[in-house]
Amino acid sequence: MKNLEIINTYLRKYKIESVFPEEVQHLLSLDNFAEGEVICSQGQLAKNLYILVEGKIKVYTTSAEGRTLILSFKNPVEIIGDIEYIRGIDIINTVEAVSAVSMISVPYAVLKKYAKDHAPLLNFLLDIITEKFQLKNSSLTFNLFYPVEVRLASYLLSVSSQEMESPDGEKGSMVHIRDAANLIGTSYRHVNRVIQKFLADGLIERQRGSIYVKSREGLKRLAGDNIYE
Amino acid sequence: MKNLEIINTYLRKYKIESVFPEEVQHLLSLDNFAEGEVICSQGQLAKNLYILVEGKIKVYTTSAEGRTLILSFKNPVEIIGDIEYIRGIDIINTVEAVSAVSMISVPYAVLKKYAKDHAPLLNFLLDIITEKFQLKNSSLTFNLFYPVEVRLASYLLSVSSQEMESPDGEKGSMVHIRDAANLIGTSYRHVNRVIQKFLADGLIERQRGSIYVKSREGLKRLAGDNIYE
DNA sequence: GATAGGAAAGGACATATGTCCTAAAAATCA
DNA sequence: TGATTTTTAGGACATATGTCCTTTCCTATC
Repeated sequence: MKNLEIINTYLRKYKIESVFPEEVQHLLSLDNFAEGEVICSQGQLAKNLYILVEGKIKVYTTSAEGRTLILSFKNPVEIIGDIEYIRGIDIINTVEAVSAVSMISVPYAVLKKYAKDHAPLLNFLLDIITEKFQLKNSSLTFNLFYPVEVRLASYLLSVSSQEMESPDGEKGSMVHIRDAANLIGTSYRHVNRVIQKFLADGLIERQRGSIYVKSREGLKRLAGDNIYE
Repeated sequence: MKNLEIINTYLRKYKIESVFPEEVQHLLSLDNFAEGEVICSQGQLAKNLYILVEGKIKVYTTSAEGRTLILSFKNPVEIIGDIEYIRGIDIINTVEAVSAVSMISVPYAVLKKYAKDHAPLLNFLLDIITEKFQLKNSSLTFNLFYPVEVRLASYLLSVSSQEMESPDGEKGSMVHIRDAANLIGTSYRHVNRVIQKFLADGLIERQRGSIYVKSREGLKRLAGDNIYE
């Protein structure tokens, strides 16, 4: 199967065939990334708009002091490079493939030439970006209002339910402790402390760097209704 | 001067005459709010898109437990209700007039009918929303990476420089301590502690609930380059 | 001007979180 | 298999921040 066909299959699958005008459709390309590969790096010049159509990615930022903060994990459909396209700025956050990943990409130049005023694209971007905004808004308030214990409970709930949906089988709701710490914005050490508490209460089990959820009910009690998003 | 004329003056002033199509222009109205008045409340049904054209507003959210977090202060031009319009959701945050405020308002119904695919409006919204997103993104990372001392220094820098620009005269760079605490997401008590430190170092002066900046240089040293936005 | 009421500042203590280091466990390699 | 290295878990202590309460200072009022 040719790339163009694959691309069209994805566009149909996610019902975004009409997002790009004719002239642009031919100029879409399909980029594949291996697990662990960096898709784009904070601070670099942004050139392409990407649409995640297959696999899972991780978006994170690194502080001047070298600390890492995971901003989100994303599954299809998701857009990367949208903010940078519109604002004309360098890449804000680093994006890395967590599994094998396929992305449809379009150069900014093409979009600027053929799709600057293409309402379907603009509406699509608005939709995606407002969703991102809302998510970011809730994480901000959530992080400032609640302690790590609540945030971790909430994160475990959100991740474990998502994993359920994907046909991952036994590995099911495994969560890497280091990821959790970086996502919540706290130290590995402190997450470990909280984990001990959860363990003592029989809410989770631990296995070599990973957690899996035993009692969603118990976690819900801790998290209140404050599930991520 | 008729409202319509005033509205047109503002549209010209902020160079957004072409954002709305003809049919919508006639349906714009001008709403005025007194200092302290609530413009829209978290959780309510959203009905209008607002454009802030005069005065200063405060956007904040309240947690289930009743704690308040100030998300931002905004000056013209700013849009309120954009996310809600696009996503079709209830109002996310409460917005309150800090000074006397004028806003141009348009019912969602009008926009949906006449401007759903009006590229200038869509591009305008994209511009505003991506800016908001970026700001929120930086506050999130900033809040998670740095302690209150750094955040307060950074906030004081950002506010005092903005105030300079406005012709406020002597009151210049006065900052309310309670506002600062709520914006930074910490307790009044703790901000007070940090203030004592700043006072001891001669960075600021205090006067009955307000701070004013004495040494931007000193604060900069504390904040690193991490000025808000 | 004296006084009551309310807002602002600060003290004392508890809790949350970070840093640094050590112990335990697993993985790697000879 | 045993030794070495790497990764993970946890201990000890320091710092950051929250809560509650007391004190201090302003301001309005008579």
